[in-house]
Amino acid sequence: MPELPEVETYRRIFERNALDRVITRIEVRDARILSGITPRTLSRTFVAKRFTRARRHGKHFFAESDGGKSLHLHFGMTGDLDTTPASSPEPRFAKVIFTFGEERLAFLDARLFGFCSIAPSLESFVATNGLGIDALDPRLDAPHFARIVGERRGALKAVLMSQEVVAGLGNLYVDELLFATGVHPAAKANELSAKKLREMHGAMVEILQRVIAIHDRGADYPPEYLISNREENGRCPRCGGKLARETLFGRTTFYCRKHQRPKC
DNA sequence: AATTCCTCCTGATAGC
DNA sequence: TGCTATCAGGAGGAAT
Repeated sequence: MPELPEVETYRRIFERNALDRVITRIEVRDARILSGITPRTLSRTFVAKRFTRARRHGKHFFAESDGGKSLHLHFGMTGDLDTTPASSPEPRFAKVIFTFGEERLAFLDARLFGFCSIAPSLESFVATNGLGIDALDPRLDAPHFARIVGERRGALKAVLMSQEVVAGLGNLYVDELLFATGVHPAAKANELSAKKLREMHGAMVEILQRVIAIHDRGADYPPEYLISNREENGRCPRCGGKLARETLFGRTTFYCRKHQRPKC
């Protein structure tokens, strides 16, 4: 499920394959993927234009065009990008297809939890929708993180999942982060020590950047990551104990009862 | 402010 | 082999 590292990977794919090329055609295969626009609007806005810059905020992707408007994609849970020549068979689950002469970029989404839309700009969308600072924004340093997370009274899992506090983390990497820092998912954010919160910031940046690099190389997750052991009867990569698997705050949550404590 | 529940949607998987 | 039931989950909205 695309969280910040995956969307960053899509951004890079888009950058390499779809920038500075004249958009010759846009085809919508399933209009339910569109949010607030029609296929006609999409074509009128972008055909004969070029995408000039690919950006990301949290899990949201924006491609600026030389027409002024930005393409806005959200990948939901099964969103994906495919770049194959326009002459090759259309990929499975293609919902919107951008053609640049002989080249093609397809926005795929098997389950339609993602969407394709048009935004005036990344900044306007972020402001209008109350998204928090991006998890990898250089302005988000440890004290800043400790302040905005530590003032929340909710459970850490819920607070970290909330895109209004910090944008970009989802179910998998929140679990990974809590595992890495030894914090129980239900621990209250405002009850963590400032020290632990600062440590959590460091771990968050480390995990996100490392996963982006892993995706870039096409590598596997490290075996010591929780995510590599995220399965029924999975074992804690630190102590070998059986991992807990519970639904917490509406999400399947894996954690180690031994290492992850409510009070830190 | 926080939390819980519900809905959207359908491929993959498990069970029979 | 083939059918069916269940699960997964980001985000937004309603209700509490």
